[in-house]
Amino acid sequence: MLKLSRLADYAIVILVKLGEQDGVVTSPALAAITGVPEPTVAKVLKVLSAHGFVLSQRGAKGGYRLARSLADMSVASVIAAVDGQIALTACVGGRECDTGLSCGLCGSWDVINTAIRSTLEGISLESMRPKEACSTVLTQINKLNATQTVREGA
Amino acid sequence: MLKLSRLADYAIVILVKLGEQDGVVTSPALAAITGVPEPTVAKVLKVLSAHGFVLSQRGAKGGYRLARSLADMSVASVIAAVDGQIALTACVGGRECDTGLSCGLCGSWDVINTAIRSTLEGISLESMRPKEACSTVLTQINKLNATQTVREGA
DNA sequence: CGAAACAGGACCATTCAGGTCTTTAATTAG
DNA sequence: CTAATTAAAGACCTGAATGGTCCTGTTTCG
Repeated sequence: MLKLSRLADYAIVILVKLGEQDGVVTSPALAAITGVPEPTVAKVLKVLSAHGFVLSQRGAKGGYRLARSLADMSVASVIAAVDGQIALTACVGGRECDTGLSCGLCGSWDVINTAIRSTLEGISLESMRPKEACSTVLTQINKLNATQTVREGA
Repeated sequence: MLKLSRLADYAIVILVKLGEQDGVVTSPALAAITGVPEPTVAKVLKVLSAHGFVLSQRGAKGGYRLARSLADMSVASVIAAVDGQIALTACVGGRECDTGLSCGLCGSWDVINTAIRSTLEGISLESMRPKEACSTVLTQINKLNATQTVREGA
């Protein structure tokens, strides 16, 4: 479904939340703030730390803090860090597809990949912050939940 | 990795290849042309038929042909047909995220989803065709890479 | 009537993402 | 110096879903 991995989703949320805190924050604290299970938060933070998005401080009184401003982090870079390079298909950058094969679509896929990538690069984490629009959205949500039957599924 | 499902990939290739043939083409024939295993080709074609991308003719001498021009099919529509609506995250269109939860990013994701979607809607299957289009495409890529400011980050 | 080919499922299997746990190392507090 | 706290690193399990196969109709042509 061309969907984002949940880890990447978490990473964005965690970074944004982390940016709203003062000083260093422990992963249990972030877990509490975000609602994401603690071990998972820790895992994501380790990846983010390895890629230079956050700075870590070990030991007692340790924790994490942003390595730079949210405005300087693009959605694309976070996704790339967590999930690997954004590549819709196998045959990217002249690399041949899985099998033989006769797809012959050349670099056509590259156009798509580039387009998606630049789209996501143009969106900073700063622009993902809630803002005042939130209230409006929450109202909509409540309205939706009230009116429509939740076709949950399972 | 924000990757396209293989079925959607196949669908695009199949449609493009089908557009290059004359008359109706059987699924075994398309399998031979594309290199994709026949049962899978058949499955994809059934989905495409159900969504009106191809017209089918049953019985002996039957087969498939395009329902309309490749120029009238967007990459987005094909992906949506095969994989379902394009939605990077769970919380889209006011629907709340998985758990509780305090992500609070509200409709921020909608911006991204819309951006991706419109990007893919702007690319027709016609522009995915190989040949002379290839050079043009490469030019586009270079232009994109040159013009846009890469606020990479990592 | 029989062969060819689509229609529409059911169904299995493999992959991999998501998540948990354990151990180790670093840092600070007492 | 010792103990407590917390990140680092990685092994490992599980479950969902994608990818792929197959089977049983149904239609159409020869």
